Amino acid sequence: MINKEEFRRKVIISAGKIFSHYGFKKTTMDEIAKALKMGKSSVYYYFESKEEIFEAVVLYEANILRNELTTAIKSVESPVGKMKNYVFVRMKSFEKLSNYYNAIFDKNLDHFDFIEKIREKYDREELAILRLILYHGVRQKVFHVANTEYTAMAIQTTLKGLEVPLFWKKKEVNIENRLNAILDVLFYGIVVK
Amino acid sequence: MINKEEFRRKVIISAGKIFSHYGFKKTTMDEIAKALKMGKSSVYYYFESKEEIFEAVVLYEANILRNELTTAIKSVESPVGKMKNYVFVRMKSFEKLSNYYNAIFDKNLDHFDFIEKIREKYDREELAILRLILYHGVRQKVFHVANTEYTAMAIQTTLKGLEVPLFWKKKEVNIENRLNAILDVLFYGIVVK
DNA sequence: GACTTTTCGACCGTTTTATTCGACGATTTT
DNA sequence: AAAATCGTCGAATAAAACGGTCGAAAAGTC
Repeated sequence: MINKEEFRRKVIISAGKIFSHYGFKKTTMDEIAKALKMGKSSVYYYFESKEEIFEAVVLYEANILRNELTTAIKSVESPVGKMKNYVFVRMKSFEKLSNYYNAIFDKNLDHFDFIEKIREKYDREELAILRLILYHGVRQKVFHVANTEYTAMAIQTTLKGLEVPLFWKKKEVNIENRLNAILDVLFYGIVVK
Repeated sequence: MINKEEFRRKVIISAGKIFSHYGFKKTTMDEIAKALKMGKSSVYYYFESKEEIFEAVVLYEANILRNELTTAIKSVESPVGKMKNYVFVRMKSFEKLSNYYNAIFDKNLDHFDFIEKIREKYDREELAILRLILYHGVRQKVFHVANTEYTAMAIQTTLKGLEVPLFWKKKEVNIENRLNAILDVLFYGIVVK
């Protein structure tokens, strides 16, 4: 391979698919290698360990999510639309990520504190985005909130609380309908009457 | 548990979900047991082995498929509709089953020849159904085929050939569209002009 | 053809896994 | 109420799978 960095990318993308389906523990190095049509030892030429690959995958996916999120809120003008898009993309992406969680929350918490680091960083970013959306909403007199900071935190807490029941519960009712229902509730408490 | 047979059913349904997601090999007895809120050894009170559970699951799912198939062709009158429904349900169910295959085609072929038995039986049933649909179509002058038997075999061969590329390849294009396209091709060669 | 980069198969120590076993309380039979 | 049976479980075991290593073979470069 001419470019090592490029090949690492290939590994990340390929391994990411497997991780997202089977989780960290159930994904074997052999599978990752086979998916790349390689011997297992060759993969170790590019990555130190399985965990390093996993870390790279999560980082990679996190960046994709960030991009999706920002384009999602840019794609509409109205604050309600922004909020709706944001929540949708955010929660939708958790559908894909739920299997990572599956893997992480097993017993290996000790090894995956780097995930908490990412999480913290993204929590802060999320809060900023939510505040911004709220702020614009208030400016345009579409939202009515006393304190954007606290409200943003409240929404974030709600969103986090939703992650688990939304994807670890039965998937009989489809997610979009449920999210829409939740968003309706949210807006009826926020939009000016 | 009052009824042993009833509990076996519970195991089959519960384990079936796990198998269909992770495949045979990646599914552990511990997981099956945990999903039933039991100790792993208790499961062995109802089943001899992991393979026996797997066998029971496949048998169970095969029967469900059979039912879905027959109701699907009964639900419409026109031969074209029957054929369309049949192909759809059949191929759709392979989406679910693809993970079983994933497991089976690993290396354990020696142990899973019972699947071939089921397969053969279903192949014969399928052929009969296809012939019947074709026969009705010819009767109503909607289809034009020289020999229903050979045509049924041809269609079956096509369907089988489609299984692999349809579900083991990239899932970017959704399956329904691709199936529809294939069906169009099929009908333009069959329907009377 | 020497020297570097990349791939790989064989191997190792550890962990996981399917399965067994015996013990246990609960329930039923005698 | 003693004995047998049922259903559950934790611990034990033996085999397999797994992550990771290493030295040597290929492939690539000059």
